[in-house]
Amino acid sequence: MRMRELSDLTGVAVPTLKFYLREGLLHAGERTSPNQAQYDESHVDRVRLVRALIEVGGLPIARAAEVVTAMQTPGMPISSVFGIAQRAVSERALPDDTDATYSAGAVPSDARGALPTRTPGEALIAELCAARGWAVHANNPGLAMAARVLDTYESLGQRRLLAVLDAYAAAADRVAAADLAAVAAAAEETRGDLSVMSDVVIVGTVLGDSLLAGLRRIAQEAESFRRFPAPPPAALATPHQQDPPC
Amino acid sequence: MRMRELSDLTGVAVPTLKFYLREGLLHAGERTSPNQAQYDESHVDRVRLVRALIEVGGLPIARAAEVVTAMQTPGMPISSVFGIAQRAVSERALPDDTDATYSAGAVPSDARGALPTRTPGEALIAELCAARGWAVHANNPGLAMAARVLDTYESLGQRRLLAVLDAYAAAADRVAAADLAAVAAAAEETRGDLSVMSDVVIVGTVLGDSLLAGLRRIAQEAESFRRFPAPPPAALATPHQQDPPC
DNA sequence: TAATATAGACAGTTGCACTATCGATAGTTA
DNA sequence: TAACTATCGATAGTGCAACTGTCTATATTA
Repeated sequence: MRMRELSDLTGVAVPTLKFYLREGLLHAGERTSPNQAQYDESHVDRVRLVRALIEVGGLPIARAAEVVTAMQTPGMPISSVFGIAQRAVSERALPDDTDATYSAGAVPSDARGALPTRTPGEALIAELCAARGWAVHANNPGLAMAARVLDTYESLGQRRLLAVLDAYAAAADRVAAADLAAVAAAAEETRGDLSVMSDVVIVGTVLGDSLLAGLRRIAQEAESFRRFPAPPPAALATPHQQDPPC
Repeated sequence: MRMRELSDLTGVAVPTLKFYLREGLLHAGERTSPNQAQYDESHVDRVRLVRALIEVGGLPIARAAEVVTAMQTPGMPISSVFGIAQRAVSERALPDDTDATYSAGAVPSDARGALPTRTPGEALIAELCAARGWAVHANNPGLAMAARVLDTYESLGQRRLLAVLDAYAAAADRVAAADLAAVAAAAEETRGDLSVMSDVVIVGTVLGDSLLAGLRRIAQEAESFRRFPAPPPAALATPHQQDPPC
């Protein structure tokens, strides 16, 4: 098919597809002449995946490009795919790690000796890992992400929110077990086809955050009804009026 | 204090603070003359909260403004604060709901008769709500968010990922219970001080997503080690080299 | 063969989150 | 009290991300 058809099938404008080609989100079509190329199902699938990562998963284009590049790299072990997907979806909530080191000046004499000075949040997460028997690399983006949130709770004077940590960790364990079970099921079905497994890992990791967040909102409201059955008189402001519970 | 001091205490540049004042993220200081104002602790707290919502929670400025406005509205019932916080943090993953309706043309004769045509994802989520006894309003943003992810799994040919739904729901339940327990604890400690409860709801709802996502990444890697103990030979590409598990 | 489509290069647009400048004051310091 | 720095409010400008549009030389299609 030509570009127009690819555009029609995916709902993505032609100039945008060209842009995706330039940015490495979409692999080139097969050349039939210097200014013509043929696209196929693989391109349709790719565009759909990219749109899903961007729109549903909220990834910026550059992260989506990294992810799809990793996906099609032949020998990439599944653990690396996991890492890349995790990093792609974590970026937005991670500190810039340009944490005001010495600006210029003399030789950074004791740079090696300067221990990383753990924040309280990092310490809490390390404790949690130990308590739950979680073994992870120090560069797992989740470590910094979770620690950052805990430090923020603290700095906002919301120390009481630290009480949720254990329940969240238990929930995370459950979710991760389901995630890995899905990967394992895919592996079994396809006799370990790495490309299928990569797909599952990427889609599951990136979109899973949104799914979990959505379910959390639903459960929060349901739990809120359970705890505070009669909503207050609603004297003013009725942000959601209409229909009662579904 | 004057604006410069507010800037020093929060690490936010003066022009940015002015911008926040204009955008309604920060309440005005107390006037001492036509072009002078005094700021206090409440402004420092507010700026810190706003930065946390934006940097850690990933909210766009406009949503953060809605949230802080809701927070300081006197009679706002806690359920409404929940709704506003949920909506603020969901926006990025929701469809534009400008779903290609009739462009112009004649009178929309049977617009009322057109039932909403549930997507498969919406049906699945409705089933799930029924199964778990979750009672929520139809406009809970989590419903659309979760349904959208399920529909996307389907359209990407990742039907096998639907298998995670139950585990995710159970995890969401656990998380929501912890969230509401934190709110209840705050209510108890402060004898139902609505402003404190609002703070807990907003910070907990917005940052909780990040915390949970971070913990999920950690648990995923840990679970991955458990299931696939020996990482493959790592012939090429070693994205995370260095130190072994923490 | 006329109309439409394409690849590739590059310029332009939109939206967001700041960041800078300006003029008229106001506070601070020598 | 003069010089200097800071402030308010208004307005304009910057940088980045994600497109979107235009152009030229070809290629395909009705």
